[in-house]
Amino acid sequence: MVRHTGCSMSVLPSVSAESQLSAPWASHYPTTDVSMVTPSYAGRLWAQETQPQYWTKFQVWEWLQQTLDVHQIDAASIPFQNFDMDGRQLCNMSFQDFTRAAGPMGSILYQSLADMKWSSQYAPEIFPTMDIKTEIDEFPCSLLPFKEEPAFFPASVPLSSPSPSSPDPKRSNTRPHPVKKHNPRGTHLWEFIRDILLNPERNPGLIKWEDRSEGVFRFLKSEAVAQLWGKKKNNSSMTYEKLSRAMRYYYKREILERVDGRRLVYKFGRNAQGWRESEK
DNA sequence: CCCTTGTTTCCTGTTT
DNA sequence: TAAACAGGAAACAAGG
Repeated sequence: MVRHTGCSMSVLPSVSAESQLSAPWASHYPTTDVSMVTPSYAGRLWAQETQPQYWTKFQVWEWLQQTLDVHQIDAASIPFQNFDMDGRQLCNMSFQDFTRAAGPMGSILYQSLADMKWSSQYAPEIFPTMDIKTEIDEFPCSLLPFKEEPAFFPASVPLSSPSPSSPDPKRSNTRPHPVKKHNPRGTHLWEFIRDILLNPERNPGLIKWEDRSEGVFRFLKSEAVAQLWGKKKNNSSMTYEKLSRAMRYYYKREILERVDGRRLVYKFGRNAQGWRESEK
């Protein structure tokens, strides 16, 4: 199987991603001072805000909203009361429990939660040291990486709800094609990228929106993203070089649109879904 | 076992 | 010069 290119070993091309693994996210947090001094403290705090098992009922509710939004599922098609629980209870649910609680949407929710568990487990591993390196990259026009994106975890506002007032008393089973396609091994690359963009709280300056409404975004730490992607695919030799090849294949499928002249910049295409703020 | 999809690897050449 | 970008080819992994 493995190719034995007699050439130069298959040792990692000494990816210098380490230099990208800083944590600029500390820079845009309003609560500066003390909390930033002790990495362990901050790390623990961060972990509690992101690890599903520590979520409060409210956070579980927000996760539900977010997941439905991303997958464009009618919020009315799922009985929220079945998820009136905290993160610990949520994490104890089996795949079958999800199916019982949310019907056909159960598998999507189950997968989503699995992703949350996964990222909350590995992200801190990849960004362990919180060296306060306030580097906002060179970006003339725009300012901070994340302005007032809808805060997911710390939240206080029920972010982009499909329709806050959505009356619709009757359950609308009018779901276009919810659990259709077979999604091998969880998420696809473009979905992985999209989800990083959609969760600013877990996006330590890896990728940034250039034009939110147009779906244009830019990699700030290309190698770090590649490492994270590799982690998800259990491939420690992933590099931006290879990840970008996969990204280029998306042009033909119109999942991405070409943005030439601007390095590390991509744009979601007509076949990419779930990235718009109010695309519902 | 075969076929398809979605990458993953590798490589050569061009551009920034 | 060091990264990115471009694609063609071929290998792979997982599902059907």
